[in-house]
Amino acid sequence: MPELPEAETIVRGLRDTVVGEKIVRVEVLRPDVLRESKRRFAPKVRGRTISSVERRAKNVLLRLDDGATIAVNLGMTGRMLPFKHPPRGASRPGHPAVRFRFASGSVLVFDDTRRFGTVECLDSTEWAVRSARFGPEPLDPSYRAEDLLHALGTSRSPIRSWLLDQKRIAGVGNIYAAEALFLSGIHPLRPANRIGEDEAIALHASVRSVLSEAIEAGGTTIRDYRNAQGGKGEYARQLFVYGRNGEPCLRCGSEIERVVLSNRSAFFCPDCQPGSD
DNA sequence: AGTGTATCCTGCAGGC
DNA sequence: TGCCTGCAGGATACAC
Repeated sequence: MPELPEAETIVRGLRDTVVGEKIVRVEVLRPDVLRESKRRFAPKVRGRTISSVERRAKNVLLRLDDGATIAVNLGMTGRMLPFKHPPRGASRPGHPAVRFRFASGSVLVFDDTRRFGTVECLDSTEWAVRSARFGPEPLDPSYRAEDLLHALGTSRSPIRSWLLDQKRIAGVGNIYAAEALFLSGIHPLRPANRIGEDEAIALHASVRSVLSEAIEAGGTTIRDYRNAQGGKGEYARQLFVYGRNGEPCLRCGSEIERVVLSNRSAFFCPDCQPGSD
């Protein structure tokens, strides 16, 4: 669900409200979102002040004043919802999993309907190890087309699967993989190592433009995604292929196709993205 | 090395 | 109305 643009939008929305807040109490309503026991998690977090909010891949990071990091993976339906006052009535989150209560009286709720998300508190060493498992950030100015080209050459995996692999490139999920491949005219089944230099340059550009335009639009809301203010993202209106199975291609009019690849839908235009081999 | 499959969960849309 | 199936922005473990 939330991919890089959604995580980035949440991070930007949280900064104003949550930086400088001191955590005085943690309520774990759904212990299964933690990767350790409540007993171990809570003391690491209680009494700490949030010094900054960042993003790595699809993760929201709350950096603490002792150097630790609360890493939130949003899974498919995770939300980060800050409230000035504890919410009541209809504005109350439907599936709160973890509540952080601050000294100011405000609250940050990690809400997750399906509970595929995770919340962890890692010290600086643990975080460094974790972060090293992710591939390069595609929007980092130092990430070049030649880096992508070289990395592609080491894998025979279908390019759609390659793009979803977080250790190869960070933050790309099913929506933006589909859109980037459409924009660069590459079939989702094409083996990564058979993508040529020109195509790699096009893919590099389309991955970056799709992600940055989606950030500008505040992310993509299909159903569940909400930003830190509870609002929807508007990028769904700009999707060319994702979820448009059976509808006409906006560029050539051919029917958008859906194939299942690694158990996940891949959407593409058979004419704009010809030949898998 | 890479793929298919199953798993963790809940909710919604569509068919009957 | 209800019941059933299939599907969903993710990530991981397993057998082949």
